[in-house]
Amino acid sequence: MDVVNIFLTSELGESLEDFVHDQRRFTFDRLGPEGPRRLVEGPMWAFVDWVMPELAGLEMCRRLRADARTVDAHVTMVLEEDDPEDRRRALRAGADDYVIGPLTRTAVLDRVLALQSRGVERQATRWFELGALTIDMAALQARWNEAPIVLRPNEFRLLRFLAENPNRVLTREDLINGLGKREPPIDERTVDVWIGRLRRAIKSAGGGNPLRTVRSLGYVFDLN
Amino acid sequence: MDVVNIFLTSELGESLEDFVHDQRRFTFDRLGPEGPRRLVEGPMWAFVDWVMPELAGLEMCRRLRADARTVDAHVTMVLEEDDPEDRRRALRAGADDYVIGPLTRTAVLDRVLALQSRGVERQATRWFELGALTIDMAALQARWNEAPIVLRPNEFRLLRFLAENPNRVLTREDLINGLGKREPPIDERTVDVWIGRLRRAIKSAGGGNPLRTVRSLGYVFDLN
DNA sequence: CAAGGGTGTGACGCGTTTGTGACTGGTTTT
DNA sequence: AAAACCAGTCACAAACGCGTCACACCCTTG
Repeated sequence: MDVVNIFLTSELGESLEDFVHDQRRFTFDRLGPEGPRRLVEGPMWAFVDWVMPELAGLEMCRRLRADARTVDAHVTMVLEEDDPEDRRRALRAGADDYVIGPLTRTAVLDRVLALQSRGVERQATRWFELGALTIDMAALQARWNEAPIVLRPNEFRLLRFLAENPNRVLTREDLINGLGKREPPIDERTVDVWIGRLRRAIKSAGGGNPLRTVRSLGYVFDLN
Repeated sequence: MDVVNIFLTSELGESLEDFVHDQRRFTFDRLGPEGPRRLVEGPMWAFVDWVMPELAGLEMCRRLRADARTVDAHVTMVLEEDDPEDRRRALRAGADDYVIGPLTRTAVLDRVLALQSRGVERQATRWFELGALTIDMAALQARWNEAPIVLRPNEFRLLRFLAENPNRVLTREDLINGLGKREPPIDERTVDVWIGRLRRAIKSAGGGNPLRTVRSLGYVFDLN
């Protein structure tokens, strides 16, 4: 039997116990800032409340995208009202689509069933863009104005981490930790080489240099 | 165990005793116009109400930013309703972000946990302004009325220290210590050169001269 | 096992930053 | 008025930090 896992960032008005419907087993669970409380198998849907404009909801979106456990989840943003600007921002933050709230049990199921039967749920867009740069989490590919940037795995991780913290000086230590490097301990100077390789890759895709060196401190991804 | 200190300018509807959650110890305390009532170790979060008795929330924000004890705090502004203009003013006054009230226990914790688990939160966008001068601690950049001031590392440290102690004469010794210069001992006259270079940098960004010399004593950052 | 791409590291060279001494011009003191 | 004091500025050498390269060591593929 197919399993469909649905995660929500907030309680709904209606009770949402797990149940079976139409040959599928549906499970519901809360989704907190730390991510899902349990590991699941099978497709995963996340409904994220807009709750605090520009902040919590969008941030949650980005984190779901960055988290390896949930990178494959289908993320639906729950908007309170139909604001075009908000829709755009939701998609930019990595949401696959959106619904206009309030969220009800039938709204959730309709959404999931519709997408499942159409088979759309796999090629949903997972990307966000900063200026001319586009980062596609699903394809693990980056683009500069449509021109693909050829990146090695480590360079992609580096670019993603820098882009997730724009306009903010990241020390070499931050970057090493941000890429999850622990064993063996990495020499900080190695980061310089990473940056150099990343810059070269962006350049050879015709891009500019969004990576600014802050002498004696670290590096910044410059937005604007 | 990690400690997270949360300060609020007003009572909440719910009780907020100190407690332990998820390997972290949370402490709550009131935040008055004089600032925090106790010194704390570890990261500090401040939730400032838009309206508070005797003192506007914005003014409170500025004070937190100007006070050396709390300059590292993460300040969240609590708005009553979602007014874009108010949001802008909150951020300009030095708030790191904002939420739309009313504030509840879960709202506070979600916010703190979300930022904490983001990895680099140590310096969540943190900046403050004094007159025409803006100092961005996260991007390590200073501006004079939106015009960026090109500063070398030492000059930025100097400006930051001066701006953190406005309207107060700092001796050359204070400045040397404030910049953490120990080895080798620095000649006091060197400070003159620092000041000269900093003034020139501000000037070439179209700025005025907020640095006043106090003969035979030291220098002051003049704030009106 | 061989080949090849990805990655970490030491070393080299260059540009920038920075502390200092010296000189100058202004102000206070005697 | 002379002397003493003080701050602004310049030029310079030493130290520092960063970009880059070549190389060695993976780890994967055929």
